[in-house]
Amino acid sequence: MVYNTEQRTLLLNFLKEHPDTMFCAKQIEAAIQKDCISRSAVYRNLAELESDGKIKRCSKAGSREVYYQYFDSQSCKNHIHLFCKQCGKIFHMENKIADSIVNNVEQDNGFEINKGETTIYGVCRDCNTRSIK
Amino acid sequence: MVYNTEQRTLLLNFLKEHPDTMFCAKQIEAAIQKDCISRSAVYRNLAELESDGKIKRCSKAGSREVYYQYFDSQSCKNHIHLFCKQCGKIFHMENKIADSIVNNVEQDNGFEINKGETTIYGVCRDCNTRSIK
DNA sequence: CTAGTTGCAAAGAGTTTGCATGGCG
DNA sequence: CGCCATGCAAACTCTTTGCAACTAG
Repeated sequence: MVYNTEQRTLLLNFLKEHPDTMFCAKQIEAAIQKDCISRSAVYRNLAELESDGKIKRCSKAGSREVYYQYFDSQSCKNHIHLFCKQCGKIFHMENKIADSIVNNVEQDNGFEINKGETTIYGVCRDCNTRSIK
Repeated sequence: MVYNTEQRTLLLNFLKEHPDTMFCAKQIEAAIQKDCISRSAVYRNLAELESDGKIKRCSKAGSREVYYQYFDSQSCKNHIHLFCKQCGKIFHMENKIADSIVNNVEQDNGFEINKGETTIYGVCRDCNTRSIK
């Protein structure tokens, strides 16, 4: 049995509303307003939602924190994500391209990629043009 | 001026000898033998080597630790790495395949991938067959 | 009512830092 | 000999856990 507490709802809704960004526990706590949720409730709910497969847990290079992202397993399982190291946004790779990458890698190395859980790191178009200005 | 202390040499050599695996600070400390290096020297040297571009710093999903890997920028810059989530080994993707991935993603999304720093996560052939047994 | 959740505070785990000592060049 | 690096211990940051109070169903 799982109760729908105010805190859990707030947390999940916040992540759902920003499906293309990763947040660490601190950012989530701040976004929900500090007086509405305690840090331990943040962590406990994140752990619970993760084991339910509703959110994904990742790490960002060079950071000590763990990041979380809403993960719609239905719509995410068929593509690869592109993660922008500068702005933290997540982009979705076109399906045809993702398929060809998966096929190539599996044939070449026997390496099995789970598309829904694969992320390629780089710099997005916006951050690129911004830095050129 | 940088001194070549015994500790720094041991650390770098250890990573050089295992170019295809990631290690956390604890593993490195243990591998070098605890009485030859202190934990703080491990961290300080890792930070120094990283800023020199001699090693790479990464994170492993679901782990609080930070991982380090020897990074030969000369030989690594032209390919994408495949990281096995189960055994922690790193595989090198064939250049032709890496090129086509980079080209596809850049044309589709304007997303810029730095090949030397890109890692795709999955499960390698060995771990796959092992789990089937 | 009662089992699941919360908030708080304390404990853990990994990493960083200050300082006196030691060693490379 | 002078500066850099080391070892130790303490400080920090992020996360987890124990416990009593609270609340959804």
